[in-house]
Amino acid sequence: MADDIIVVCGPTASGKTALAVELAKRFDAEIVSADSMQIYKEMNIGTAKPSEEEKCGIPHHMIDIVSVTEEYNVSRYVDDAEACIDKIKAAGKRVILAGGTGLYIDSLINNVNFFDIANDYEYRERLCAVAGDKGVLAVHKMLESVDKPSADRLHPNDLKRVIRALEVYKVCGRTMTEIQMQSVRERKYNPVFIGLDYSERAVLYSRIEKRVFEMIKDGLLDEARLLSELDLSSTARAAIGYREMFDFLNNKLTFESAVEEICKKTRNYAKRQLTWFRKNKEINWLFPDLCSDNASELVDMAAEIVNFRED
RNA sequence: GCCUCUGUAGCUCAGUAGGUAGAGCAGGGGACUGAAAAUCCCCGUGUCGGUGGUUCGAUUCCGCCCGGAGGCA
Repeated sequence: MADDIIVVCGPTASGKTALAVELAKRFDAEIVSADSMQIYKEMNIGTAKPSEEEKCGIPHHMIDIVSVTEEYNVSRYVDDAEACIDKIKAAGKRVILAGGTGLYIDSLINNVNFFDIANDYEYRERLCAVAGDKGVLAVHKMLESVDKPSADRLHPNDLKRVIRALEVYKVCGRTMTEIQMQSVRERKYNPVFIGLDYSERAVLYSRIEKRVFEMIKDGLLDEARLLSELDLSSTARAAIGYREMFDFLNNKLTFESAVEEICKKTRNYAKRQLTWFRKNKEINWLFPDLCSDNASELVDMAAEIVNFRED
């Protein structure tokens, strides 16, 4: 089926990049990244962006597409990625969607309609202020009065979502509940999901630690120093690795504890990614730590899954 | 060598006026529709350093021993 998209997902540091490149070679494909931080031009080391050597000549898309001063979001991602995919397909190549941002992958694959509900940052701030002096329950009550199902679904402490639900209602006059029901559309692509995980969590965690040390050696601090001069968007500011280096530069952390903090935050993040992906029952899980040292075994298994789906 | 403090969950530490104990962090699980590397929810039995004694009963009081920190020599 020529329409297939091969999706390579999994937690950070699981080996998605290398697997995607190997699969791209075998299937004459190009890679579309699904990573909320690699889209930023000025972030390289801390986002583990693939180097030219790692890319092995395979074209990578959706990397380096905006500046760190810009806000970016799922909706923009879906639009941009779809355009990319259509172009690659028109050129007769196959597509491998690879990345760790579950929301981006699912929204793209499930063809979620985000409608045209703009952000209202001012309103967000106002609601934030309300939460500040009247408490989060007050904001949650506001949501309850306009969209009970969403209020029931959301914990009052999950302020970001409670505010977003209110924002949606204010901007378009329809509730988040309505929007979500109408957003599900027929899929445009036919995906084969391949997920990477480790049978021993500790193995993944030691890979993370190793990679963080690697980043430090490669000059993460210098890169963070350059970024600290810029007016970072709220999304870019949240990138793990940079945040902690900023804390070091502002004397809030020692260098050692900043590095430790990066490892910890990355582990926590990897676990959340796994929680997200695990609920997707379409994923075919592969465990690199159960494969032989021969690196091609993993690729062979992944390729087999793809071929099986095509018969 | 003497004096003082200290030894409780993987780590940092509370606590029990004697009835076998609880927070934060780590760790585990979950949620997630325009901030998603974000945000949020749930999960705490551990010879209370060891050993004797007092006691109906000791992690809690007392003795000794072992480990750690500081002070005096």
